[in-house]
Amino acid sequence: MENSNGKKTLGRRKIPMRKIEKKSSLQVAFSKRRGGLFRKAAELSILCGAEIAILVQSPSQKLYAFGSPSDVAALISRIDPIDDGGYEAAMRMAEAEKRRATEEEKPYEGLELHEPEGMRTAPDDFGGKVELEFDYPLLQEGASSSNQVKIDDQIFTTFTLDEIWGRD
Amino acid sequence: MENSNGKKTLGRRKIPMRKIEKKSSLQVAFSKRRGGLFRKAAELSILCGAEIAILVQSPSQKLYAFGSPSDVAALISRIDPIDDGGYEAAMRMAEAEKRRATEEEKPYEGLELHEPEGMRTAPDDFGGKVELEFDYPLLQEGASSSNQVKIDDQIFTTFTLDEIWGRD
DNA sequence: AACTATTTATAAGA
DNA sequence: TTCTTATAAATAGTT
Repeated sequence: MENSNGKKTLGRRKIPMRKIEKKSSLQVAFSKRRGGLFRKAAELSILCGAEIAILVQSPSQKLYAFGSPSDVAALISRIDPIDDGGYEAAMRMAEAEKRRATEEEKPYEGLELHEPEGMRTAPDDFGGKVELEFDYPLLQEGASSSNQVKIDDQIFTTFTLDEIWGRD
Repeated sequence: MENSNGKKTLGRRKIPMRKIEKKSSLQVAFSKRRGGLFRKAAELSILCGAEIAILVQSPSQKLYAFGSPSDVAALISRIDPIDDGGYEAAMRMAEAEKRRATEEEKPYEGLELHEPEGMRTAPDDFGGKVELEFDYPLLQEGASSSNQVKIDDQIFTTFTLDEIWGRD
């Protein structure tokens, strides 16, 4: 049970600030650090009365959202470099959703993403147009803690304060 | 230079998880923790290859944004409870901007927020419609570090990785 | 804005 | 995946 130092573990160790190579380590680091990030956001919101919205896309294309207070809804992130007016990005995300095998619990179905006419822009225009229309906030008042929302076929796993701490 | 313990300071102390009362403490805590949150987000993005967008509104109505990689653009957060189709919230944010006295450096002016026709919804509909159209990403490739973007008269202070660390 | 003692986060390992 | 543990990192109060 002991290593050469007489200690049980080496403890936390400093790691270089570049992409973690080992896949299993990356997965566990992502999970821990996503949780840590959302907890920090919750603390900032509570301690300082700030309003916060966070969107995260994992390397495996899963989407996670956090908002505080609970009535804050963050609605869209453009995930990819947009050089085609956003169309390619939208398609890539739609494709990613198909590849994914996530169990889907009571999606709200209340959010709709529209691509407006004239969405495509000139090729050298580093930008694009995306139009988002929604009928419900991302996190509904009194919604159950861990949740999933579907926005234009993309599933966002959302977190509330109750999910991050307890309702006490 | 020493207190009764022979130590220079009491060091960090645990604080209860509720809104900080003392205004000066709140301000400094907000600033430190916002920086900490963005740093954590940058680490998560780099270490795990995740894509992240964060929007924060301070209690004094200032807006801050972070995105990583730099081509990620998060575009809108609904800050208030929406029970009037979002109109009131949009107005409040516009008002807040007027109250603010922020020096404005090269705003992009490339983002436009539109309220679509039929934006108002039934009074008991907990939700609303907001339509957002943008021509440029929030954070442009190669944009200078600390930056300000104007979105429909709201100034977002944005941060890039370069702002949070050095360029290498 | 800098300091420092302490609290908090987390990398490995089990 | 969940728990442990030693260490790294964040930060509350002070200067």
